[in-house]
Amino acid sequence: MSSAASSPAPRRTGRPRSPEADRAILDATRAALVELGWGKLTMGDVAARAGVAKTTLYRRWAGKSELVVDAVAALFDEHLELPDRGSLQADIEGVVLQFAALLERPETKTALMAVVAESTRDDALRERIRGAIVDRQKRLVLLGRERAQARGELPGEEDPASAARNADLIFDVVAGSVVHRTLVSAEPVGPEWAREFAALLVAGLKNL
Amino acid sequence: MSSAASSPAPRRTGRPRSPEADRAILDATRAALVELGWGKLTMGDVAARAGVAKTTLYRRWAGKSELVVDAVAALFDEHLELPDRGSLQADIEGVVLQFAALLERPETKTALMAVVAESTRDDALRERIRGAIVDRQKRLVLLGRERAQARGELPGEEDPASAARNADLIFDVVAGSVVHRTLVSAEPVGPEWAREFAALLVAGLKNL
Amino acid sequence: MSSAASSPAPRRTGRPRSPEADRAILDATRAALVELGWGKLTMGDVAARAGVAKTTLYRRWAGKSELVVDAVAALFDEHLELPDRGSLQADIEGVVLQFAALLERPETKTALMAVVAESTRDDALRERIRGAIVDRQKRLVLLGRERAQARGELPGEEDPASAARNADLIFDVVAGSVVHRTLVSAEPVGPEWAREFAALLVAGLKNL
Amino acid sequence: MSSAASSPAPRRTGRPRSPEADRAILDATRAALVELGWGKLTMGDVAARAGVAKTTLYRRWAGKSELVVDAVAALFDEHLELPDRGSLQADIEGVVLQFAALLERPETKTALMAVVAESTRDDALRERIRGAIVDRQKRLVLLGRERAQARGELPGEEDPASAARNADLIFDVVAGSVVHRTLVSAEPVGPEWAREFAALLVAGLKNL
DNA sequence: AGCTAATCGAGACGGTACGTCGAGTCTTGGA
DNA sequence: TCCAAGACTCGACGTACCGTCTCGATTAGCT
Repeated sequence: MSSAASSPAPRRTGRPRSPEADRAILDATRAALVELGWGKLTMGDVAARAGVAKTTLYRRWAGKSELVVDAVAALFDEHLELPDRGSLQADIEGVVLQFAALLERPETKTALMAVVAESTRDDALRERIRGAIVDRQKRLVLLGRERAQARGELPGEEDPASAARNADLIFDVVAGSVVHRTLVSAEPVGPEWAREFAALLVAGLKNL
Repeated sequence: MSSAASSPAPRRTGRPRSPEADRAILDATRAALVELGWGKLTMGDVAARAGVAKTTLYRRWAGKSELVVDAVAALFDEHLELPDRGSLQADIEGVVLQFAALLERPETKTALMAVVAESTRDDALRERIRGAIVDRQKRLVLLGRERAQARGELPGEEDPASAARNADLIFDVVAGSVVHRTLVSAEPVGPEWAREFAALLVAGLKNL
Repeated sequence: MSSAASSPAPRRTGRPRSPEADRAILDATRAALVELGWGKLTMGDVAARAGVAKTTLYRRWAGKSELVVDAVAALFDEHLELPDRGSLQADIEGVVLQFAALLERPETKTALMAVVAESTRDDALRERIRGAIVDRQKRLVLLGRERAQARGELPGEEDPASAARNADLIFDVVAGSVVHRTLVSAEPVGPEWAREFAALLVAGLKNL
Repeated sequence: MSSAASSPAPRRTGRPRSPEADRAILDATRAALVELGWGKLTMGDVAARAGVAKTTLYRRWAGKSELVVDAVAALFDEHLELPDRGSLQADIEGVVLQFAALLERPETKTALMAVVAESTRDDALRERIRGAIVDRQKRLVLLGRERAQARGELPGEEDPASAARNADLIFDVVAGSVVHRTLVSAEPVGPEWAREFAALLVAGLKNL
């Protein structure tokens, strides 16, 4: 989430960067996303909201996309978790609804697809998205599978490589389906849809 | 796909619009997408490539997004079909690979997510995407299901409403998973992934 | 005074440049010079005052210096003339006072030295200054000498080359002395100073 | 010429200012003027050249103009003198050529007019220029007149007030004419021009 | 065959945001 | 207290696109 990763040789001279500015900028970015959306969000506006000069933004982030990835990544960390609901089906339904709720938020709605679109032409941005959002949320799949295996709903994996491939597949199916439903089909993800989707997925997983 | 929608009162006087211009513009748009991607594509550049004045673009399309949707929609129509491969699993694998190949093209890669992102704040654009791309490709799901039912792989649907809901669900799952794998996870969709995904989906559909 | 010299092949296509914009910009430049002075005058501010986009300025002038030269040159044309006062001494006194009054105006005071300073590193700018201001005002020297010769105050010139050199010398002496008195010594040029200066110069010219 | 003016209460506590820094900064300023000219000279660049922090500059000078005035004033002191050449005409020619040579140096060429331009809106700067440059060089006029009077070329002055006025006038004429010839007309001041100018001035002074 | 009216290329127009640069100030740690 | 380093706020820069407009010059189809 922090903009600059921990440098091995932390600089010792000069005025240190203000951590308050970091916070103010990310907060301002989220606020601007809510009010204006990705398209009308400008670096100048974010700087003004944060009470910070534009140069201070550019000292930390290379551009709008990088900034927004960091600002949005925090929301994913905060709002996605996997509470134990007693069954694989229920766990999936739960996380699907959480994810859908997150995607309905004005901060994430446009921004997520926009940065993904950008990332198709920008390797550094793609890595940033992967590190800040995608890989961090794969934990949900791993945890859910563990629980299902502990409950005896799913068999234990023998081959670790195929287990990893399988987790990636499930992640793409869950995240992709919810995103497509929400943003492309532009239909709401309600409890009913979540139930039907989870039923389909669980049936697939158990009978693979 | 037609640029100018059917006008209720087709004008009868004055110089008619050049159909060559239409073609040149859409071709130029695709070429610009390949070279520059969505982000760096500009209306002025497209006009220059097409050997056309900017006015001519704006007389036909309201903006960049609308133009790109039309330019890209044509590719979907051309490159997606459902050849009968003998089994539901094989049919799904086939269409998944076709769709993945389409998404790997530089024209579509950036553009698709970008216009979807735009559409979250622009209802008219969302409808255009739905009409020009999404709804047109749902035929693939309907056709695939029919075939599977004809083969006896899937039971016939009794309730037409739930049948429609089910088709939408499958469409979101297939399209969403492939898009997510390709653009977000940024991993290739090869025959292996297609097989595993199709296996999961077929297992789910048969045991629902 | 016009920004672009008369092109031999005047373009015939595209929207023609607005002559109103030209006028509005030059007026706004002079107004901004009065209020803000050279140092605080900005292109953006001039554009705003003129009710014009910044690009419209840059389409006509390469930068602040070029713009100000044109804006100021008009003042020289308007406010410098050589009324016949009956004697060489009186004519010189008159033009010195006119020139001093011009240099006391807030539009010219800072701007003139500033663009001259710039021009020492910018050949194009130097030529612009020469063409728009310096060479145009040399007419005053030529006219004054003619009158003095007609009156019999000065002998006729035999060698045209030395006559030209002499006119240049006189121009540098008159203009340079007034500028130095006004801007470097920062003392006022009143009737008294004008009389003493003119007396010195006339004595020199008559006894050369 | 001293950078920090004589402070009434010289501080006695804390680390004393480095005199090496003073020299390094002024040298760096002149070097930057040569390479970049006034317009592109920046405080940060001067600091970097001098191997000094920007803070150190601002502790000694209020800004770019003040710094440059001090850096340039030293050159005037070094390069202007009045060697006795035996006649008023020859003395004037000599000082004119010295002054012209000084104005041709890249350090002074741009800088002098630029700070004069600034000074028209900044009284403190005008006083600094007067004290550091203008008034110091008036000695040349006074000395030259004394010598001419001693030689019997010019009559002694009776009224001290009019003598002072007369010296100021001569100073403005000499300095102004050379500056105008060099920077505005942008023509070289060679021996020929110097001779013609001096002849004009001497004729004027003797026949006033 | 001439009228009429919408089209065409060209390019200037008012805007808005961009990302950079320089000015001058402030905040570190260290001498 | 000074110093080097470098982050800070502020404001202007000159550029790039947007989508609109104004030109003169083509084209049709309708009289």
